[in-house]
Amino acid sequence: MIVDVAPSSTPQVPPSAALPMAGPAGGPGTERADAARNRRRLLDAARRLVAAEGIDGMTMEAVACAAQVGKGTVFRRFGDRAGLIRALLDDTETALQDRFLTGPPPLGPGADPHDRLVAFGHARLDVVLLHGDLLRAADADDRTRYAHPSRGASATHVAMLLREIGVDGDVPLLAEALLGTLDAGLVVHQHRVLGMPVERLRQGWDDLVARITAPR
Amino acid sequence: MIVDVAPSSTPQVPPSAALPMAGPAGGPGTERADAARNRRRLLDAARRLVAAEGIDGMTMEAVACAAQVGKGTVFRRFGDRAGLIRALLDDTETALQDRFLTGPPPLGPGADPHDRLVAFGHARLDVVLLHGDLLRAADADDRTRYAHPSRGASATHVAMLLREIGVDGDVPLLAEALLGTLDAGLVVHQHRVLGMPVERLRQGWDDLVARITAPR
DNA sequence: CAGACAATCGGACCGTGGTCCACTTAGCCC
DNA sequence: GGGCTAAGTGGACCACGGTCCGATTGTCTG
Repeated sequence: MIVDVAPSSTPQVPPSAALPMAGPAGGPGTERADAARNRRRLLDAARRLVAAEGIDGMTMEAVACAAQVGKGTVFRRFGDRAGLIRALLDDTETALQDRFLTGPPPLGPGADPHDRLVAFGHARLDVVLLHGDLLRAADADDRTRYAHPSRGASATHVAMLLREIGVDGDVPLLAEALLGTLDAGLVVHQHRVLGMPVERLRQGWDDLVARITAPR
Repeated sequence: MIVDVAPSSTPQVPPSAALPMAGPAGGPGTERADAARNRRRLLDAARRLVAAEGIDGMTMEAVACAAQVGKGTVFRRFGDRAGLIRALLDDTETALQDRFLTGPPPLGPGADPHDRLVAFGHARLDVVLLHGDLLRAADADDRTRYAHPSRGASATHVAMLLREIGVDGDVPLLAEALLGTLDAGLVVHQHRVLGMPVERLRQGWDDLVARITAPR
């Protein structure tokens, strides 16, 4: 979400708006003042609603209403419900991405790639267990779930680490396999429903990484 | 879906109906004639609609209408949209299950467990590529997706094979990891969007099985 | 400051999934 | 056949996600 594209909290500009043409608006990428204000209002309102009544209480209409804004504006800004939720998660995702791209070892560059991969899994597990409901709701749409840049970025990252480790074989597929075990819905289910403690999930990740990266 | 419970095309009987009490109905598990007729009608109508306009055209209202039945009846029978779709897939799932539980090797019992596991993946891939849209729509609901008996049965099966192979470690988690790569949404995305040929997905499965079951 | 234009807004509107409950009917017992 | 009971029915009703388009407003140019 951060690597491949502009921050998702950027408005869903219609394609033509990439270049605001010779129009009155400022340079490309600027956002009209009222638009920016409304976006902030909407995010605040959404966050408040989620905090107060959980993700299910975050109705698009309720958000619009709480932000004193029309419903159409919400959709214009964030595309759809999933988009709004992703925007809510953007800070978190960004932070995690940053930790990996530029942060200190063992997550950031410089550490042994195997350690980085292990750390990636643990960090991701933490995020999932913290924001499980949000994440789950964010990729409820099966059509965009796997196509979303956020997932692409993670997949790319994991694939890179696998290559650094020297894994041979179909690295992209192996990356997907690893990522699959960190799926929000799955992890939440394992943790909440099946009652698996975090430690077990962590060890499961470590084990899987070990098996997949083992020389043959 | 077949191992753990009665065929899902069985009506969603309210809990109390498990024992029809001393009431007028026949023995436990029977279904009133009109109910049975309506269920058949609904399934037929649903199948027709899917064939004609794809899964998106299969509106609950359209199904009810085509079956000459009230909307409430549809929901009473199948619980929700996902339930109806699962019922539609029940034949397929049952067939696959049967092939594994009682069919001929390499899928059925008798073959080397490693070969059975490989065969399982290939068979599952075939099903997913054939009924991708249906399967995807069937587990659109993240809440029941992982909790559903169907998935449980698969997980149990894979776990059993892993144990037979002699894999040590957290077998249930490893089974989930394997299963994750066969997720309908993921596979469809890899195949249709990313353009990965089936053969590559098959080899990916084989490779993953090999890595996970390799002695250490 | 006025004019012009596009980005932005807002809320009426729509389709869909899902619920509810008063009414009907099948099936058993006498 | 008549009566009884619970399963079954159907369609009005609701909430929510998402779309649309006429009205509005911000911003730049002259």
